[in-house]
Formats: sequence, C-alpha cells, structure tokens
Amino acid sequence: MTQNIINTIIEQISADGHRLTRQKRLVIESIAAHPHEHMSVENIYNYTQIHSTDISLTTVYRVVKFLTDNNILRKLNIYNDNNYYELIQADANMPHPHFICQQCGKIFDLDLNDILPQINKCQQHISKNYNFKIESSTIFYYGIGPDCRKPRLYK
Amino acid sequence: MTQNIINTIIEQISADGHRLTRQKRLVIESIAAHPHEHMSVENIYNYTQIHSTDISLTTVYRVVKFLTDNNILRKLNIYNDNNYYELIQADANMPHPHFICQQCGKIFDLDLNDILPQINKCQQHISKNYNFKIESSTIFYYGIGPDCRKPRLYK
DNA sequence: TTATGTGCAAACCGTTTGCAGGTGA
DNA sequence: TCACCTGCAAACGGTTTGCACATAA
Repeated sequence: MTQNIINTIIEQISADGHRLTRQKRLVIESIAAHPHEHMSVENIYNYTQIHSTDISLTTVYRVVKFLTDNNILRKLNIYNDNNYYELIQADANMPHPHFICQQCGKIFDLDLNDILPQINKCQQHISKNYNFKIESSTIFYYGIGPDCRKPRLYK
Repeated sequence: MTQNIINTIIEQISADGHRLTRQKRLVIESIAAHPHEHMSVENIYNYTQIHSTDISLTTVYRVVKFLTDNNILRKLNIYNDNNYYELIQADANMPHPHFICQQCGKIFDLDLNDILPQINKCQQHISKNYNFKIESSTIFYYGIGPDCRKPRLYK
C-alpha cells in the first residue's frame, strides 16, 4: 500500500526525466509512510532524520517544492501561518475540504461523495453568475472536532 | 456610508473600553475608505501614508492585530503567502467564499444568497457525519476571472 | 496621573539563494 | 562526462518585540 504510493511517485518522477536521488527518495518515503497526515516541511524533515541524517533541511525544502511543482504534493493554506502539504492521490480533481479543530489543531480530510451534487451545484452557480473559470478550490471548516467535544457530565 | 462604517467601529472600540488614538483612527479610516478591497498590512500602511506620515508600519501591524482580535477585521488565508484582511460586516456569520484569479491575483467576494440551501446542506452533512462543531469556514476558488478571460477572436 | 499606545531598531523565523563541491544517468 | 543536485552559510522578507518616550482618558 505505502509501497504502491512510493513506486507510483518514483515512476512518475523518472518518466518525467527527473533524477532520483537518495534525498528525494527519503522525502518521498517519509511522506508516503504517513499518507493521511498533513505535514509541514519541518515535520517531513524530522521524519527523514529517523532513517538517515544524510539530508539537510534546505534539501527538504527543495524536494517539497519539486514535488509540489510536479503535482505530487499539494500545499494547504491554513490560517495558523504554517504551510502544510498533502499527497495528491487519484482523487486529485475532487473537491476536497478540510476541517481544522481550533482546540487541538488536528486537520481532518472530509470525504464528500454523498454531497457531491450540492458541491457541484455551488461551483456551477459561481462559474455562471460571475463568469469565472474555476480550476481548483480550497475549503476549510474551523471548529471543535470530535476528540475535543467533551462528553456531558450528566444528562 | 463609509462614515457609518467608521463610526460603528469607533463606537465598538470605545464601548469595549479601548483607547482611540490618532493611529487607530487612521488605520480604520484607510480600511473603511475601501470597504470592498482585501488589503495586506502593507497596503493599509500605504493608504495611511497618503493622509499622514504620523504612523509607523509597526503600529499598523499592531492595530491590524487589535482589530482582528476584536472581530472587526478577518484574516484571509490565500495560497500566495501574503496575509490579507477584510472588514467583518453585519453578514459576519454568512458563509463567505472568495474567488482568486490566478492570472491577475484579484480577489472577488462571492454573494451566495441564491445557493444558501446547498451550502447549508454541506455544513449539516459534515457536522453530522463527523461530529464536528463548525464555527466558521473559509472557501477559496482559484481560476481565471472575467477580466482575464480573453474574448474569442473569431467564432 | 498612569495604564496604554507608539516609534525605532533589533530580533525572529520560515524560506530562499549563491556558491563550491558531489552525484545520478 | 556533465547537467543537475546538495550542503552550508548567508540573505531575505514579513512579522514581532524590548525599550524609552508619548498620550488618551
């Protein structure tokens, strides 16, 4: 599973004629090992250090930029000023909202298959009424997540 | 109109027991004079300088933070790494999406009264299925805006 | 009068860059 | 071989902070 992700990315890189270095491989492995996390550059760097110190923070920045430019990673824009990245998988073109818990900071991916019709209706409305050509969207909901919603003490 | 906005904000500030200084007034006037723009701290600073040089960039940062903490401004999170701010008006609790033109960088406010039912349905779905308490949301669409969509040369 | 606000310069911190040396294809 | 990649240290740019002075209430 994780290995599949790694292989796919590596194939994509060489197919595009880019070099596969030790450092790129390290970053890719670190990201693919945590496919459902949203990681900052520093997070990724820390993961790489577990397996090898043979990579610098500068290079992680460069590889992350490389992966983002090549549509393997996507940069999220969350209001806490840190930049987070996530893997772009097969569902790349699906609207893909996130929920951020304001208490613990955890980021959740939302699967919106059930309400795709509503989402699409919104996009169509906007395209039509404003004459916009929509290429992508980022949707963040902020609030309190399930882990931080305290159970009632009595009912 | 603009004066209304200014008065409302000033009232709110003194009602909350905060001091009203020359500098705060300058920032508020600069923002209120352009109620439909999304401005960076530097933009705001530049507007203040038109009317008076009696304010520093540092103070603009501090006043913007003050206004944000007091729910007069809202910070937007757009992927181009600059922080932009907008006035929170009476419609504060309405979902309030934006569209960003990737060509010219212009930011558009979207009025979604017509499709509020769809929007609300999405939020309800998320709250229910994931057990989230949603407090706010930021929705950005990226693409090409009407000004940058070239007219066809022939049809 | 005095708690707060302000200006300046310096610190901060995430990110980028120049350069000399290393390495994948 | 050689174009591209990497590490280091230094630069960068937006933002914050410490401190002495100024000012609204």
